[in-house]
Amino acid sequence: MSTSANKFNKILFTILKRNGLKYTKQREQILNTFLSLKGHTSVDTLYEILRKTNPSIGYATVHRSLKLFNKIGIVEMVKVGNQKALYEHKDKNRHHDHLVCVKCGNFTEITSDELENLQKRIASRNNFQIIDHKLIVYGICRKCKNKR
Amino acid sequence: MSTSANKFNKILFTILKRNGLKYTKQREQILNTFLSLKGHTSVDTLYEILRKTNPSIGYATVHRSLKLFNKIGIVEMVKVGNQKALYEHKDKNRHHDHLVCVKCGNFTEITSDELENLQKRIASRNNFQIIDHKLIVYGICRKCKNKR
DNA sequence: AGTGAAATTGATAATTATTATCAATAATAC
DNA sequence: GTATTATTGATAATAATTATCAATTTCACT
Ligand SMILES: [Mn+2]
Ligand SMILES: [Mn+2]
Ligand SMILES: [Zn+2]
Ligand SMILES: [Zn+2]
Repeated sequence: MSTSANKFNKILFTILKRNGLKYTKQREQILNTFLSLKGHTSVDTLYEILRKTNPSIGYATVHRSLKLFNKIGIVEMVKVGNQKALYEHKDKNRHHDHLVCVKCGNFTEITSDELENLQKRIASRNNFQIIDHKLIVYGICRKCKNKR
Repeated sequence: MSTSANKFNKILFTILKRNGLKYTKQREQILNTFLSLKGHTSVDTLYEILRKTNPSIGYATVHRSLKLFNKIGIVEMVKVGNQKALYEHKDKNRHHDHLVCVKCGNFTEITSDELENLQKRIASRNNFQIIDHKLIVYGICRKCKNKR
């Protein structure tokens, strides 16, 4: 097991304990495998990958765990319309949002301090205590624009 | 039938025709009843209201029509997580976004030219042609903050 | 290390929102 | 008015997510 995996496992252990949850080998596996991937991963995809090394893992467990990881703040979730949830790594200290192409479904990631600050201003103006936000910009990506 | 309803009906007729769609009395009823309401309306709510005056109207028709109205650009749709879609009036020339309270579910509407412009800049920087966008800020509203 | 309370797992059923099907009906172009 | 084509309403199907529950595992405490 790699050093970085060990690091993540310790973090996982700590956060689970803090939330009164148990550290299980499934949760460890799910998180480590998830973190070994990049981009936007669905439960199905992760499940298929996991069962190669652990054929007895349950779909529900993968689903529950990703949802849980999101809830306790260690992974990010993005949902577009009624499509199935996608999970992605949580970038420490830099939130990102998405440009989603309605033609090809591609995600472009964007970060903007201006956007973050603007939201803070709008929220405080409304006496609203921000927990999180999700911005999705729908449109046509560079590639698809050039395809005509 | 009121003058304003007649006006909307003409607009509806024009837009439907432009899209090669038919003007039906169900669509007329659904749009007019929808427009008589304010706030964020679910299919279920609208359906229950509609069947009081037209007991034979179908749920699927209401669902399809709202979806269609959104598609052809005459009503707005907002979806929070896996909850059922909510529909709302389309404010002419001013898009709005939402602050959603995670405690009480309340929606606060926000408009911001700054936000609109910022998105345009981000999009053009990425060579992305914006069609639409949805921003949802999750947090705790004024009311719920004071409740403790 | 052993014990017991409590949480988790895996298989699967249930739920929920949404979409598809299709025969009957209605709208529109001619 | 007729033919063509879209829409409707009832209902089935789909798809994503969540609930159920007996068996298993974790973990705090000896
Ligand atoms: Mn992303
Ligand atoms: Mn609104
Ligand atoms: Zn594209
Ligand atoms: Zn609230």
